[in-house]
Amino acid sequence: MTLPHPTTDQISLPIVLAVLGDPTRLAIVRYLASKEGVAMNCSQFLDLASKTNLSYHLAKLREAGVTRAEAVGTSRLITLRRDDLDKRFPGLLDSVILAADGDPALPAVGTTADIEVQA
Amino acid sequence: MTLPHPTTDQISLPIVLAVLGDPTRLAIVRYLASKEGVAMNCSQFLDLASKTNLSYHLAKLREAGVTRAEAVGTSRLITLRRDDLDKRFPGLLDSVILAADGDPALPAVGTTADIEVQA
DNA sequence: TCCTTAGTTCAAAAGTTATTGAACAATTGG
DNA sequence: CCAATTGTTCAATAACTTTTGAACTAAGGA
Repeated sequence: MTLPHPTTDQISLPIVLAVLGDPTRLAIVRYLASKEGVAMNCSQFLDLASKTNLSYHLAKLREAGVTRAEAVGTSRLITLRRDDLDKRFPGLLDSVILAADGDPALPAVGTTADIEVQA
Repeated sequence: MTLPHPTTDQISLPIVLAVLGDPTRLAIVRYLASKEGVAMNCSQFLDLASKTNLSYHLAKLREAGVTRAEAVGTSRLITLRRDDLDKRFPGLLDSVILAADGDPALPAVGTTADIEVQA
């Protein structure tokens, strides 16, 4: 298994926007952004969707260039590709996250009790 | 016919992102942004899609709160809801447009010869 | 009034994306 | 080695979105 990622200049704006337009994936990205530096694994998001469905959404995020996933043992360490996104689309990620935090229709992140942060 | 628009605070981030994630609609928005202040009508976008399909995409943009459409005679005057979007999601529209302008995979706007600007 | 222009609506078809469960692979710990 | 854990793949289905053409409405001009 290769876990393919696009290079920075292969990241496409319409694809990134469409990928972030899904509430489940937006929630994942917000959570990653709120824990930047801390590598997450897939099971951290099991409150958002089933295991298979998460695998699907995380693959979409990875293939769009929004996240990076590296295999470590039987886990995947998932991180936001913030540097690449900022380089390619300056200000976009920040404004999306700011907008999400300010949208009362979206759930707050970082305060969700049922997501356990790894020690 | 009522041409319904969401109020500013009804504008939803995931919906806006999903709506902008379609290349045809992104092209419309970029064009509107490049001609800000100039009201466009639907036929200005006929190079992007068929008349019916345009009607569909323009309705999506309007329903998402990205554009405003007012009926004037038999035309619709279409404008970007920049103030509302900036109020609701600061920096988002600018970074999307900047990103689009910098994405070599997307066509340039404002130079398209087959879109005629009304006198 | 009749014709044209501008755009919408509707129903159907085509295409795409999301969700599911069962089966699978790979690593780790006992 | 065996079992548990972590996540993927596959095929099916469900749900949605996009595109189309034909029929329509509404305004404006001749």
